[in-house]
Amino acid sequence: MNPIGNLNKIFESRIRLGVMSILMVNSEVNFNDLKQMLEVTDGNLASHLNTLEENGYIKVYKGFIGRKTNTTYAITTSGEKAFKGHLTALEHMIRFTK
Amino acid sequence: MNPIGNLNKIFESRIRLGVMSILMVNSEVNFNDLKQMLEVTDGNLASHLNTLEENGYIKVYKGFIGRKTNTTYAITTSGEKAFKGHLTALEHMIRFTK
DNA sequence: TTTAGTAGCTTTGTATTGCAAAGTGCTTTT
DNA sequence: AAAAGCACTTTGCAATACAAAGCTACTAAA
Repeated sequence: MNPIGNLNKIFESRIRLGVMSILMVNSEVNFNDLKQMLEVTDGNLASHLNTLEENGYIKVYKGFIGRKTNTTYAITTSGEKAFKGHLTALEHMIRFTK
Repeated sequence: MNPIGNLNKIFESRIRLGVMSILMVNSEVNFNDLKQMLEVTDGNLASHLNTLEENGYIKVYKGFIGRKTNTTYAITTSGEKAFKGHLTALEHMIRFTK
């Protein structure tokens, strides 16, 4: 296998990378917090969250705080696996390329 | 600064990432070897090498082996710095995002 | 009760990028 | 002489990325 073959195409985007790393250490984060942490427009964030969800890497919880809508996002076990896999692929690429 | 702010946009591409990591450990690599290592089409590789060069991250040596052209690529000190910077930004993003 | 604001989107439109494929000029191999 | 390889450039298309605007369903302020 070539050195870049195990890199995950989904994680070529910094915003998706950022979402994943935030969700690796925070079990649940809502839309607005993600938006502020990453400093992106809401439309842009929504579309990236969408592709992460389509790939089964995050799951979405639509809930309420009182009577106000509150959408939170969490990483799935498959997402965790994929992200870790990507990171080790990165490491291998950097360390063992010869 | 937000967690993705220090990631280098140039290194969002796996091919460019691959080139850089190859050139981090191999002082000079020619076009064809890069092409085979990364398993990409020559046109595609050429364009990625071009953006890396335009950004001053690699330098190009056009030489000959006998009378046959031989182009080799090497990382620049600025490229090394940028790449290392990207890697530490990645690490920080992953470890300290909170 | 109008007005304004917030959350979390979707839609629209544009600009950028990624890529394969084909073409180029040279050289080497057969 | 024909075929193939090297290191590209050009062409053209398809897939992103992104901002901005619109939209829904609320809540809060005046």
